[in-house]
Amino acid sequence: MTRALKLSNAHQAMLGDALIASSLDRQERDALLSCAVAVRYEPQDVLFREDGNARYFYCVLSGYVRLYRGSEDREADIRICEPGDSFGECLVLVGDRYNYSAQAMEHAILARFDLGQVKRLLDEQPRVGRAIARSLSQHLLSTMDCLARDRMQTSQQRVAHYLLTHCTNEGARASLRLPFQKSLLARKLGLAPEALSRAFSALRTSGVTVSGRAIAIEDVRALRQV
Amino acid sequence: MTRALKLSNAHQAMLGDALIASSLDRQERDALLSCAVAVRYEPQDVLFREDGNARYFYCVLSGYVRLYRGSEDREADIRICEPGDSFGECLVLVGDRYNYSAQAMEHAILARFDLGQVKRLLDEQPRVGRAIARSLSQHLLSTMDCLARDRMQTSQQRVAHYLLTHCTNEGARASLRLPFQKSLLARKLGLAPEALSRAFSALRTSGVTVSGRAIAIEDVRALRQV
DNA sequence: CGAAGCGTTGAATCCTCTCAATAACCGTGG
DNA sequence: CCACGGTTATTGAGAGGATTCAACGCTTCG
Repeated sequence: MTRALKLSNAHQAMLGDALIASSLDRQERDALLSCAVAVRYEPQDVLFREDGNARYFYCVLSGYVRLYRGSEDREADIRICEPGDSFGECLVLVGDRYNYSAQAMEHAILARFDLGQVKRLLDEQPRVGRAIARSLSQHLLSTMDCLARDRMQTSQQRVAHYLLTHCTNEGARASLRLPFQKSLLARKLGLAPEALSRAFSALRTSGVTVSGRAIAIEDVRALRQV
Repeated sequence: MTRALKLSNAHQAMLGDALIASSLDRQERDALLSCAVAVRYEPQDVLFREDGNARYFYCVLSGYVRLYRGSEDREADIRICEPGDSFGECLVLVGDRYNYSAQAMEHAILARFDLGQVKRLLDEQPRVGRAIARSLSQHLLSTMDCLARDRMQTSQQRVAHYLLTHCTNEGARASLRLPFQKSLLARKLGLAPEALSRAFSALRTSGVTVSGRAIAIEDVRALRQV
């Protein structure tokens, strides 16, 4: 059982920067945050299951959460949520059951919003609805992007794209540090862990060096044309 | 060049039932529809291109529209829009360029909504924003569903699922008539046309008979456990 | 009747998954 | 500090699924 705590000041500040609240003014933000409490999960904890009764939606404060579908033997990840990401907002508008399961990776602290309270809030604070719609739009776009990539690109290309969009550029060179385990990155990209490994070693040809979570890119231009 | 026409009464009625307007009352609906005109496209016409400047979003009145990404040699379809489906609404809230290309399949008549007008409408009619959010939620859910299926199921299973969700049931038997070309169904399911063909012939074993666009299912239960 | 477009079928190739074995890494406790 | 067990990552081999390319049949339409 997870305990519900009041949001700390640091968490409130963090939520203010999250997409879901970033477009709101002080008063609207407070109204939205008043629907939320902080909850903490251990690694591997399941927050909710596909088809389960929906009472809350969430925003990640720290750690990572994976959204996935399917039963024991066959699972597919839909999204990996990082700090600042929210998930399940669509339930404010549509449906009363979860459409996927959610599991904490590592220790995770989340803001948990009560769906009923937020629904009521929509009438008093129309701009809160707009903020949610903005968040939904963003998710829709990135999910479509993901779908198109899955259908169009090979594992190498997907990995190369991830690196290029997450590295800190330093002239022709660049580098990054993976924020989570490789197995989680594999899931995010829709690959088996082995396939990610192979993609990395194939990318060595294009000047990518991997050691643990640290990754160095020799020539950004070379990597781009993979 | 496509000409803009006033929405006919039939089209207005049709739009009223479409997801994007179905939750609105008379007055709100009229306000929303006042942002729209009817436009007609020939088969293969491109409505807009990825990265193009976004001025409108659309709702399909008749025909089909495919949303896709990628360049000449390598394309991937993201969604096939049928009558009643809207696309591009996310631009009301986020961004100013299209994130994918859109092409009419067959002759298509669409309602074309002016983004600027709808944006202005949001402040006066907060429930219009809510209707758009509902539509976005629905799209997000179905896109995630599609993504999960792509990652989890084989071509046979995807085809079987399509049949089962679109057939009219008659006891153990069932049947349906494809609303469009098989090549378009293939795109929708993320398959090469040949793969769809092969999937159909593999499903003969499970009691699926295909002749032209007419499809008969001998035993729904048998098909379910594919 | 011929041409064009759609759909099917076959063969070859490519990519990814699965399974299994090995190697590297991590936190724990001696 | 090192040894240990457990987890995570890599590598290889094999199989399966889907794509590509090409040829052929079928239908439609001029």
